[in-house]
Amino acid sequence: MKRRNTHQRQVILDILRQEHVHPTADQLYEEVKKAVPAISKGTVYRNLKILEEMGLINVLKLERNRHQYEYRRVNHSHFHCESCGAIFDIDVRFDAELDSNFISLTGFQVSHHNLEFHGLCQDCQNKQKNKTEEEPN
Amino acid sequence: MKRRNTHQRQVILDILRQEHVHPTADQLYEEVKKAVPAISKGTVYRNLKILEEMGLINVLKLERNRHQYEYRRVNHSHFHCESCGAIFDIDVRFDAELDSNFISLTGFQVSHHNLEFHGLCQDCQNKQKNKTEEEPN
DNA sequence: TTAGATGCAAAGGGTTTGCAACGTC
DNA sequence: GACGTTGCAAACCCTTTGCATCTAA
Repeated sequence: MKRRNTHQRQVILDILRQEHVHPTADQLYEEVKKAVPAISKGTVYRNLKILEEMGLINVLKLERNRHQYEYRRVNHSHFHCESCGAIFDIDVRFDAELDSNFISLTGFQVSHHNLEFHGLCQDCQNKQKNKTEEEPN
Repeated sequence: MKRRNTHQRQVILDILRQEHVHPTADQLYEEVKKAVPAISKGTVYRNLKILEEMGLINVLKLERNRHQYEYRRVNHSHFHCESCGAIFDIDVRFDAELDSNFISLTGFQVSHHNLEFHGLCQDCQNKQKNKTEEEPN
């Protein structure tokens, strides 16, 4: 199927192309409306699926029951804060040999891998610390 | 909150404790019914959430719009077939230093990481190969 | 001209939840 | 007896889809 270049799809991709942005479909919808007020949610969802098929964006499945989207960049992974849900982009180099190691160990044919780190971001660490100091046992 | 030890929760955990099992909530529900015919889906979902909080199981978010569950084991990652959706458990040793490398590089406080490889499993590779041979251009 | 894309609204489907009854400790 | 848990069914909410209309090429 020959894809056409629509204004709506272009706007969606432009928004995702900003660095360190990982909106949900709904947040994206609200953002796109500023440029294309008449856009419908269905169009957002359809285009997200198309852009994913085209390999231009990634789908992140970090939170329960909803997806987040990002522009596809090479060599980066994510840190996900378990408390506030924030996502940090991490430019990794330390996982460069994972795929080849995996292939030589298992014989599987690998197209790509997904690597996420989970923990507490600095803000949430501070909040926890303050809370503990305020309410000592 | 002090958790009680119910038959339903025990059966759910027992099923998940089998090796290489990654059922969806619905598949699990069907399976649990064999031992507890009157169980409801709500109970399955509630217990899955509780078992996750207790750190006894992991939630896999590989397929669109549904979760899969597994008993938590240390030091293993997954291979996910992009064609048939099968999940293979991989006992990894090659990612042992990921967390410490990540911490020393970024300063984040890491509790754990999630590593998935994606590609084609052997069966699906063969199917593709046969198809190509049957229908040459 | 024509097939892909859009807007709208309804439908789908996995997951959550309110409530009365029940079971564990 | 207290309170966590269950079954049931309805509600939720994110996502998909059918259809008439529009539009990029």
